[in-house]
Amino acid sequence: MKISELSKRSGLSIDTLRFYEKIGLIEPPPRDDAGRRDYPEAVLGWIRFLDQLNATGMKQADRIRYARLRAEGPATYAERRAMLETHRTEIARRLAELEETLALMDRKVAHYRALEDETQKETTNV
Amino acid sequence: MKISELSKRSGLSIDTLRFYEKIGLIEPPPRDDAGRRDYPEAVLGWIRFLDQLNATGMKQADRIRYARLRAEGPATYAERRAMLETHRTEIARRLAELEETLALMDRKVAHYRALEDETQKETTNV
DNA sequence: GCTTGAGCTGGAGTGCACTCCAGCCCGTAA
DNA sequence: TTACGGGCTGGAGTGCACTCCAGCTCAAGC
Repeated sequence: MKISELSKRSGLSIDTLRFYEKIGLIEPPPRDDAGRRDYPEAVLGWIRFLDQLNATGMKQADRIRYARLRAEGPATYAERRAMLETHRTEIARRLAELEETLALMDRKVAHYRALEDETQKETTNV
Repeated sequence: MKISELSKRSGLSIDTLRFYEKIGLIEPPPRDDAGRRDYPEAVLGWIRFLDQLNATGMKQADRIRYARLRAEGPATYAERRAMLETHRTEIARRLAELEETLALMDRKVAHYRALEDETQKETTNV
């Protein structure tokens, strides 16, 4: 798969794909005769996973560390598991935070509706 | 309340408090005779609310817009409510995303545990 | 065989949200 | 009365995560 196709299918820009390779998030893919990157299909799954870690707040440095451990093979299973467990904890914390704020938004919206009704009434009375 | 006390009680650094004032997130507080900021108690509640918007992913520009609307009074109730409703939708989206990834973390952790057991067995067999 | 377009590299630039700094003033304690 | 700590301002600097650019090569189509 050429870089332009991977870009379309992954949703990452071409520049970001090369950037991710440079910082070690994506393994350098094989090149064709002209020196152009030729990605394996499997990279798509990995990118989707990276996206999920990213979207749920894992820091770049940690994603890079995970990628490096992954490249080192079975010897790093325990360490990778520990990282995901840590991230799981962080996600749970953020879930609670979001739920709390969701409830707050609902209360505030209801409050504003009430205030708008008040304002409406006053306006009507004039 | 002096800025150092507000810093301690709000968890924001003194620099951040002044920065927030500069960009319009916090109203300029009255000054004492020496020209030093003297914050009202009420600012703490506002900062906590800002924190919550921040922690749940609202952009600086939007928080500033909300702060400006708030300063304009009752005429902006509807607009403020619309902003919070939009943010509520965004929070709900992120909740779903986090839940999905939480489940993924659990699956992956279980997977790694299984792999570690395998590795353990092999090592034992040698 | 020349134009076009995709891809390449190294490095500079961007936007966000702070964070730090120099050099100043002022009020209180020794 | 002077030393100190806290506060002030405007502006420069930081870290993160990209994003853009100049100037190059190469392959394929007309």
